[in-house]
Amino acid sequence: MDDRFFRDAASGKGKRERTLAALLDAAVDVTGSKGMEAAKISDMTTAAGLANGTFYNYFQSKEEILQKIAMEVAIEVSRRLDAQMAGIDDGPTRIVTATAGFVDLTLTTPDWAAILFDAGTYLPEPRKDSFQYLRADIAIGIEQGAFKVEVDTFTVSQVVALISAAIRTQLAHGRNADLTRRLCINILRLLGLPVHKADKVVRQVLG
Amino acid sequence: MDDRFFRDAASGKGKRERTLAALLDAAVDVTGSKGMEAAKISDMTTAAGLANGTFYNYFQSKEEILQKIAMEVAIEVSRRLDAQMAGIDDGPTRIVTATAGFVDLTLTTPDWAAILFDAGTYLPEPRKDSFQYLRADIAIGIEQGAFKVEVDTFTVSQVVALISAAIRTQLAHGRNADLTRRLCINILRLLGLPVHKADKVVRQVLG
DNA sequence: TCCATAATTGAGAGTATTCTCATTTTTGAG
DNA sequence: CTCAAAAATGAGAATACTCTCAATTATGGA
Repeated sequence: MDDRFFRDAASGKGKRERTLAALLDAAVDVTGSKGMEAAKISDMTTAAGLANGTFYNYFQSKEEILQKIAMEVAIEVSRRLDAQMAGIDDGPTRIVTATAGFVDLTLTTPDWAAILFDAGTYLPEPRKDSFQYLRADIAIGIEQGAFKVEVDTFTVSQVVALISAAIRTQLAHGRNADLTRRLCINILRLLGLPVHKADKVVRQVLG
Repeated sequence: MDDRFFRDAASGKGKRERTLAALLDAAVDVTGSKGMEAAKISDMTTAAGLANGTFYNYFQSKEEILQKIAMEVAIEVSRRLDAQMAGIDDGPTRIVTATAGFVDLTLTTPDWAAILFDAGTYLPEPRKDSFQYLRADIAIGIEQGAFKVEVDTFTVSQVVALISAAIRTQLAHGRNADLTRRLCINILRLLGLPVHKADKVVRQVLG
């Protein structure tokens, strides 16, 4: 899935757009399998079926293309999660829905996972945290009296750390719905929900 | 602190031991500031004040020296934590003591932090997780009826993720005792302690 | 002090990748 | 179909490390 994310969006457009899209898809691909650090420019052009020099018609450096794909992937993920969450009002339910949706999405498109995790290194400061949507959901839960935490960057980073670790485990050892369920329980507990309520919400949302 | 960890241990020994120690200290230094991936062999020899070729009298490759320092650092950290924890019986108290001690240690020797986090990549399978001591403490808490989690690799990895994230934040933005305190509370909540009990334990242990 | 052995040195060959640019190929508007 | 502009090409110069080895220097026991 989404090996052709950018090319699909650019089909029918001019040649320049299509070559750019091919490069971006290739960058996602290479990055997903070798990591952002180890990905070489020549890997990307080879994967895109282009000559090496063509890269430099589109980007100045590896950093530039990585920043571009990190941005685009983060935007697309936000878009899809937003769609899933429309109409859900309960804070804990939103958190579990978002978390399970996010885990599912990254395991469906594992190349995106590596990009999102390393995104902090490549995105400019204002866009650094693709997970800031969490902050709003935590605030909702606080207002409803369900959560007992401070709503700040530290809390968000702690929740993100749990999600990242759970995804890494599943990327390494295969999908495992039980681990996703336990991840959601861990997050709700961390946010201050009593053990039995956390279990209940997760049961309601994930069945 | 501990810029000379290996050299101190080797002082008085023969020349071979001392040069080896200088290389190891240099590797820790370079690795701490540039990361394990980016550290070059030539950086290490330069930092040690040695010629490039000398490296190859002691190690075959970068991986070999990284594995060595990862192992040594992990062992030393375990040694120090064990000393701190002797005589503490209560599960939650052990977790808070170990966590706060570990955070403190890594912030005192920040070069070690990077090594411990990347250790999984360089340590051989049986030694991979320097955090397995946590598993035993979690098991103790379960037996005492305080915790409500499964005692397995996933739970350990979730707790480690919280600790790692908190350390990263403090490495980036400076030491912050309040964040360490909140980290401990988060861990206890995740393990199933009620909010008020988590607060109480942390207050008792960290003052 | 002497000297065999151990340790260190650094120039350079090997390897891998980035980046440039003169040339060739492709495109699509007229 | 034509052709000027746009895009792509890939050889090779530049850069950045790793790794080797013959030559040099240091060590420490007799």
